[in-house]
Amino acid sequence: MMELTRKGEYAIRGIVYLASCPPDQVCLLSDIAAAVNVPQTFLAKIFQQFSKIGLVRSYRGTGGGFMLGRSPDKITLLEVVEAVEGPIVPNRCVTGNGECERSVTCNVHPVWMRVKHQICDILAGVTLEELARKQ
Amino acid sequence: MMELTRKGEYAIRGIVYLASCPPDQVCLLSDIAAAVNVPQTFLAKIFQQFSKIGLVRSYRGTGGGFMLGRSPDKITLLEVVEAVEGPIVPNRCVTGNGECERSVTCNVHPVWMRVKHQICDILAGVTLEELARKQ
DNA sequence: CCTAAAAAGACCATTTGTGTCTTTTTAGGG
DNA sequence: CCCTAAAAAGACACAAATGGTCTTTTTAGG
Repeated sequence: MMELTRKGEYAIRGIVYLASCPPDQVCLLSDIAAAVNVPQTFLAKIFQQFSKIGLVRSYRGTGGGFMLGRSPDKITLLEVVEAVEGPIVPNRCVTGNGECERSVTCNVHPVWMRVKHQICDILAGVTLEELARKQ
Repeated sequence: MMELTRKGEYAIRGIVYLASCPPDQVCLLSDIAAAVNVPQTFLAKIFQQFSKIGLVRSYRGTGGGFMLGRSPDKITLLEVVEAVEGPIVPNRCVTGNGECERSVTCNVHPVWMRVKHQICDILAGVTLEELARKQ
C-alpha cells in the first residue's frame, strides 16, 4: 500500500532529469523520455499537467521542448508528487471534506494525521536540486 | 495518494470493535458489521484473512463468531494495515525484489526509505488497546 | 509555406477495488 | 441423528483507476 503509481515514478524521473540539465536549456521531450526510460506519449501528458501549474515551462514548434519552471532548489519533491498524484491523504478521514462522521470519536484519526504530516515533512524537505546532484 | 482502501478502513473499524469487547466474548459477524457500519459479506472476507494469520479467532456453527486472536495491547495498527493492504511500500524501488536497476544511483531512493520507516514507526507504535479505549 | 514540436482530446485494455451470491463445512442443541 | 445457526470458500459482477496509444490541432522558426 501507500504506493506511488507509474505515473508518479515517471514524473519524478522526468523532472529530475530536467533539473540536472543546465539552466535555460530547452530539452526535447523525446530526449528526456529516452534518457529516463519512460514512454514518450505518457510523459507528454504528465508534463502538460506540470506546465499548467508552472512546474515546467513548455515551448512549442521547432526548437521547442521543456525546461523547469523555477530554479531546482525552489521545487520540492512534495510539490511534484502532489501535482501528479494529488494531495497526500492516507485516509478519507483526514481529507477534511466532512466525509467522516466518526472523526470526533475516532481514535485512529489522529494517527493518520501524524502519518500525513510526517510524509509531507520529509517530501517537502527534499528539493530537485538535491535529487539531481551527482553523487 | 497514499490512501487506505475501503477494505483497509473496514478492517480497522471491525477489529477495533472486537478490541473494545470484553475479552473472551465471541462476537457475531452480523453484530460487528452493523455496529461499525460495514457490509457484512465484505467484512466476512476480511476477517477470514485475519483468521488465517491468527489476528482473530473464528468459531463456526451455533454460537459462533469472532474474537481477537491476541490481547489488544499485543496487536499493532501496523500489523492490521499490512495484513489487509500488504506491506508499506511507498515506491517500487524499496520493495527490495531487485526491480529497480536505478537504485544505486537514484537519489530519490533514500527518501522513500525514510518515508517508509516513518510510517511503519508511527503505525507500529499504536495498539488496538489504545484505539479501542474510550476517550 | 513547411516542418518540428508540444497541446488536446478521444480511445482502449488491464488491473484493482468493492462488493454479492451460492454452496459447503462446522458445531451445538434437542 | 437431525436441524439450525454460523463461518469458510469460491465464483461472479460491476465500476473505477491505471497505464497507456493514436489522431488531430496549434504554435513557432526558418
